[in-house]
Amino acid sequence: MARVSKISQAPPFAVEKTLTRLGENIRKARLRRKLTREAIAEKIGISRYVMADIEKGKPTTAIAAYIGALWVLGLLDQMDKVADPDFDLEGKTLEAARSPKTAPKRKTLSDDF
Amino acid sequence: MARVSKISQAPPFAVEKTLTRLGENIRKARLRRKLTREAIAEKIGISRYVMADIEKGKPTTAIAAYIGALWVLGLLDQMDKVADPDFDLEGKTLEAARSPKTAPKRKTLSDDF
DNA sequence: ATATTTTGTTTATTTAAATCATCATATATA
DNA sequence: TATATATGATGATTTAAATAAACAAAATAT
Repeated sequence: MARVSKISQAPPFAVEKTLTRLGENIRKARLRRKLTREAIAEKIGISRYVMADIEKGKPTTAIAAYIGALWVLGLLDQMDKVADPDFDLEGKTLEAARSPKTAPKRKTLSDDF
Repeated sequence: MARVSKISQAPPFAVEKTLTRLGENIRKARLRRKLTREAIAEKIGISRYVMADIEKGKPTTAIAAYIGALWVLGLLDQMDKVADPDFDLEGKTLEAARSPKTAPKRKTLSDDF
């Protein structure tokens, strides 16, 4: 990517862990299916070298390559829940606090009628 | 990436959908938290332009940028289940067929004792 | 309404991601 | 066993991803 970003160059532990595990998971899924890297790479139009990078969890590799590998392996559906707004409790709470669904309680009873 | 790969240049619909939704989800989570792109970008060491790319679901953007954004938003844990070997039914089935846990049934009863 | 902040768009520059070739080293398969 | 296939590692080349500056347009705040 040119001028490699901090997050790629020195990812925090949690990010690095997520990437390496994702790579390991993809590798395991591939081996279980008895597929070669080249076979998967060819299907999504990348080289076997990038496929190797993916299995290492390389931070700078294009996200489409990762997603494509998952797609070929039939493991894409599990991506749908990532950052799903419906399950973002924190976000929902903050939103609700700003735009309450029910009218805020009045200090005193309305006396204009 | 140089020589942009096919999967990035012309992703299949399922891949494109996954990316755009991921971007939308990240955007929604950011807005709910009342954070600016610049605020998130600065925390993970990318520019606001890349943060904009992420919210568009740009295929060629480094995966670490996406994962980093999820990390800042506190939405990283949902990545852990992606391609989790324990939930890869297809893979488990194939593996089991090759290396059966229980000994395969003998054609005839063992008569050597 | 006015000021401020955030986001969108464009252009130019930098530099590393992706490819390819090659050889070494496993890891199957006959 | 030998043979074929798959993976690992290195270096050179290509080219587009990421940045930055500048200005416009929206959105938000005062």
